[in-house]
Amino acid sequence: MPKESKRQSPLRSGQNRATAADVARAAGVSVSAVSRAFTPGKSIAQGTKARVLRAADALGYQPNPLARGLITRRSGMVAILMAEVSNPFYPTVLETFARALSAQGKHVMLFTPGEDEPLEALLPRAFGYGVEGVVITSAKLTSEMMSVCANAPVPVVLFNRTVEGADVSAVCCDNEAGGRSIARFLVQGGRRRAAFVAGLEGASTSLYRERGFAAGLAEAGLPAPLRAQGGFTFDGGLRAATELLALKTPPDAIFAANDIMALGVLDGLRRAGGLRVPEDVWVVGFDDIAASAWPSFDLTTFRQPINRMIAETLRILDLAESGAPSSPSTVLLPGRLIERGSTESGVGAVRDPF
Amino acid sequence: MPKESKRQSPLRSGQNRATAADVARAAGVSVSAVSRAFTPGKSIAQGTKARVLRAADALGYQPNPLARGLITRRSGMVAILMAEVSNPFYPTVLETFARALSAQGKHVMLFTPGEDEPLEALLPRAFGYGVEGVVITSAKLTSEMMSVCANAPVPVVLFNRTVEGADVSAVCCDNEAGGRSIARFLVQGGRRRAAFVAGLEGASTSLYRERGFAAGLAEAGLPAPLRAQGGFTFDGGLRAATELLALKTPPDAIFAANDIMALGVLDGLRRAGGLRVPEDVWVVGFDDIAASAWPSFDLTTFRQPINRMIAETLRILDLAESGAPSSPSTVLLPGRLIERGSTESGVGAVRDPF
DNA sequence: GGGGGAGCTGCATTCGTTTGTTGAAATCAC
DNA sequence: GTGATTTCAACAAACGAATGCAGCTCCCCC
Repeated sequence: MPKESKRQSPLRSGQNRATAADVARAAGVSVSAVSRAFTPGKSIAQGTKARVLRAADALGYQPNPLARGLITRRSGMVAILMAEVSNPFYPTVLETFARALSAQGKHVMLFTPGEDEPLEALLPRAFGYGVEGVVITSAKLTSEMMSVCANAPVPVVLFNRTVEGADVSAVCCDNEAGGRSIARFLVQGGRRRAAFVAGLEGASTSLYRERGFAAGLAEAGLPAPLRAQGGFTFDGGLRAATELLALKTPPDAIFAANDIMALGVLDGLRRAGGLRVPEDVWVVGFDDIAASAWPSFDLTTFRQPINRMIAETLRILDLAESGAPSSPSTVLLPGRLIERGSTESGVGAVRDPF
Repeated sequence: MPKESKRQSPLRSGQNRATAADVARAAGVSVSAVSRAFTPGKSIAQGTKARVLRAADALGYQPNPLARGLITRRSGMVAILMAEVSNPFYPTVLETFARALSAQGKHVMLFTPGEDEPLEALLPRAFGYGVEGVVITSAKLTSEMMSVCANAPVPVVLFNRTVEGADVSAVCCDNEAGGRSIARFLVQGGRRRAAFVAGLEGASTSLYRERGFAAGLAEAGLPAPLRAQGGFTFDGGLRAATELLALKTPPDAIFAANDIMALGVLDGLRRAGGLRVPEDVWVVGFDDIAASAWPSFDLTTFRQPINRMIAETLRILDLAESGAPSSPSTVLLPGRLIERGSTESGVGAVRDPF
């Protein structure tokens, strides 16, 4: 059999990448030795390994992740499901994830669900690619979705989302504590009539932030907050502000369930005139996106510990993939109030309400 | 040979996905028939195809992209290289890309280069994954990088970037025309002393926008613009505004090479007081990001035709992958000036300078 | 000196597809 | 009815790597 010639012909002009067989030939070993040299923890002699690595380096060889993934079922990719790029919080999250994974030699496969595409169809596709984990963030979570997650072949983590009673891990800022902390802060600042601008109905973040907020107000003997819908968007915040201003007694403090809405609220108030921030009305957001620190807005907000949240997410992914299936866990991380100009604790006011 | 039992054992409890062999057995055909049923344009009888598809549907079979990619060298993924998520223009681009590709049944693999990671090492990794194309956007482009691109096994497109003399396709807004158009607009508005806030040195976008801007001013007999560095960031814009204000005769118009810097400029002017926008000084940006339309900023800007740019990029990717290697092409698309409150054409002024 | 490991290595099989080739059945012209 | 042509399905060999198994060498210890 002209095996040799047959191998040569398709290998045109170094266009094709070097394969393990090429390295093996160059190093005078078998392909399995090459494989072992590239798999940590495999039994291989020092010398052989060095020889293989040297040859690989010379040929510019990199193990083919597709071939490797086909047999190990792990292609070195992590799937991230993310919609709502309009909220600047998420691009930041995405970037941080990408960098962190890159540092581990892994890669990000991004899934952005279309308008009303069935989200649960996305996951099986991701599994087909041998992703080693899935991070779901900023997406509508149906119950079918949750059942797909629950018996996924790889770890799945909900980021900044929780679902009651679902059998899925989640990493979240402690939204309820955050809401409560904001309520206390407003109360200590002498605010008596608070409003809450909600995000999308059904979003756990909005729900828990509101719950904590209402609870905090109640503890101080204040009534439940006024309420407006903001749909998690800037325009929604704008409209919410208009609505709240139109009340016969407008609020003296507005807490929006995320920063982008809070910025909209600020702009709405500014545009309408009448009430000044912070003299007449305080505004507080949640997330601490970059724009909140811009002089025009100078928004007081509750900062989510993005880095810790991501670190925690990665920990869960690693943990679950390296050992026992490890029952799903929910991690709540504390955030922190960042005071800026959209609220004004008078001189002597407590800066940290705790 | 106990082939049957051997196949059964690893197939525990439906955990594993159905394979082509399973479908073949169910449909009473060979695996190759299954393969052909799933590959458009392959010779297969109507009836067989229908039978296979029915069986596949019943078993929930999807071809394994890894196995397929291993042999076809196309895994159904497109790589996107993107840094600088801090500029909101790019997340929007990313999302639009992801959706468009998803509609074609393709997927996005995201590469975010770390701080000073060698960018050119990223591409070979992407090739290893059998990506069908590469889109590079918002990244520092070295010449080694360009040579890697030039003899890439798949089409590479620079998005919103150009490199002189490089052998790589590029899709861009016509930055020079944009800059010129802005210059004319300012001139027609009676502005006599313009300033330019540059992005990063070496970025083609900043360069061409400035070139067109200077040319437009020159055509009207005006001197070259004042100049400040903004580094493509909000804070950079803020500082640039401060710098320009400190001049003994400050400009009466400022064009920033992108919106995020322009917003910084607006905030810088506002914070410093003294000059009012647009009465004393006009501000113009480039991109038309969402925040530019916010009431607080109301920024006049040059809108990039994102959708067309992306459509064009996809066209190049498709074209190149389906036929001849098709020599690299550079596509320049026209943008459009969006007038808002940060400039004010007086009554009777021409709204469209062309 | 021989038995028993321990440490490495190569062979062959496997992962789930695609695809060139072969051959059988079906269609057609005459 | 025969031979030539087409259509289509099965076979088997890739694709590039991981891995259980068997065999080899070398070393230690009794």
